Amino acid sequence: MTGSKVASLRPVPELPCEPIACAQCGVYQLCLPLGLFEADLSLLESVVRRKATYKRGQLLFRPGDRFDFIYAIRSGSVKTSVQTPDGRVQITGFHVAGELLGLSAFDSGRYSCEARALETTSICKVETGRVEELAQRIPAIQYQMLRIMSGHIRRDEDLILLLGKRSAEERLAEYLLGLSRRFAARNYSPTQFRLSMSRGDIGNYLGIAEETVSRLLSRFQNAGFIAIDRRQVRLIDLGQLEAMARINAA
Amino acid sequence: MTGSKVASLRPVPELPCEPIACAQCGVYQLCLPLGLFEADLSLLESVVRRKATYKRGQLLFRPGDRFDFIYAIRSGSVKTSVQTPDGRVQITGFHVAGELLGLSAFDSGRYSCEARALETTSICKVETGRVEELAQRIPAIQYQMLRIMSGHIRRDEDLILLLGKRSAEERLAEYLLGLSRRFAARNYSPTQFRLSMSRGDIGNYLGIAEETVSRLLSRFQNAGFIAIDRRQVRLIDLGQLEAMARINAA
DNA sequence: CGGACAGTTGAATGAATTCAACAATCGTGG
DNA sequence: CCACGATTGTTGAATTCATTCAACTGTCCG
Repeated sequence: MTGSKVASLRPVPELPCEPIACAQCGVYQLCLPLGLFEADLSLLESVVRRKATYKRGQLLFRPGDRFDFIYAIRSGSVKTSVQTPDGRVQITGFHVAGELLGLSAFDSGRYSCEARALETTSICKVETGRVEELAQRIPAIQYQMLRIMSGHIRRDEDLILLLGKRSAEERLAEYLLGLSRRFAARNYSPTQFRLSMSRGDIGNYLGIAEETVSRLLSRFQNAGFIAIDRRQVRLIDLGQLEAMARINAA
Repeated sequence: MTGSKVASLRPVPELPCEPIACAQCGVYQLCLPLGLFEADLSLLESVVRRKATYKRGQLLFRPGDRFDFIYAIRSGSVKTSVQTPDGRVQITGFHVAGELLGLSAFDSGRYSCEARALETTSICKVETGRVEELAQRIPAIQYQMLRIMSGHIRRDEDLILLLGKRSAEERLAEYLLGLSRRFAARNYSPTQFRLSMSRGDIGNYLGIAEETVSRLLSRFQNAGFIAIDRRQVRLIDLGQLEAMARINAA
């Protein structure tokens, strides 16, 4: 039961956090996958106001705050959440390098969710007032914004389906596979990674109790599908995990 | 137990469905609440390709279909849904006049959800290829698209919270209040309306069983909060409903 | 009129929660 | 560098809310 199986896993390396130019930013092509011309890049540069660093647990913004910035993650990870009037919290997403935060605030001019760093996290803050100007001058950006928001809606649909129609087992299997895919897309190992969020956060996000997450992870490990020690995970049998995420059809 | 209490309710009047110009459309200011100049309007007109009518149960589009049109509802109502590989369906929204459908398809170029008419429904189909051009020529539209998608994300957050953290009772109470607000925003009675969807659809959307919906509606009626006969609803005690939607905090 | 569908209600069942106690680990300050 | 309190994670047992199964009724439409 010790972690010897996974003790050899390297932790995810931290990216350097100095404020560098967008052109040098390792993740800007994730923010804006289109590939801009040089002139456009310097224009982009001009709207990026602050490059900030947040520590674990620190708040980026909360519901009701004025929508002054779009937040782009350069490194680290962030959770977003919404809550009921009586204080029950639902995590709506875990976000990593290249993702934009705060997009649900365009409509009302105020953030509708809360964003909090899960670990030391480097952020670019982009002035919202300037996004419109920028988009007008660089049509590619305008279109890219639509795509990014569209992708956001798509992922929300996935979560809605998961919360509405899937069993606890399916939820957790799908969650692990989803992380795997995201790591793969960023050229990290899809089978070995570190969870930056607690069991409680995972359960909250998936709409199940923290204890259920624990129980299921143990079960997955005993079944030989994964190896898990603390927050280090190794996915051993992707096929079985996929089967669990799908087939467990009541 | 007969419907005498609510028998006097007028059904929601049907809007006329002939293809008229956008300038005359009763709901275009819902699609595009900004208020365009005349010149802009005729430009808008030029991108609206087809004005179609769908009957109850008819399919507008399904996941995987090519993203050729954005759908704007002129009258009637539409449900959108996603599903698991093994066929379990989750309804992601009920949509009425003035709302746009298909926005989650920008990202991949294919619709990610299915859209189906709940009743006779009049639709404007807008060519996606032209949306970009149009947005570029009319900045107001570009900004409006961002707001609309932002609002979409916001509503998805609400549903995620509901599915993840609320009891069956809260879900249904909130659902009725949500309908009430939407009707109010369209100058229909916020306390008397017709449900265009079945109990099964309501339950599916809220992530609870059809039987539970039935039981709770009966309970609400016995408690004197609502009067319901078939699909005609009257909300009697908004305050109590709000209390149920919020306070029922386990 | 009659079949199919939509809705209601009761009883038994169950998946996940809650409550509880405990174990392991982290991190902070002496 | 170690100790200790706080946090995070694990596991068991009892409980519960909602589901499932089932039978029945009412209503709509061809």
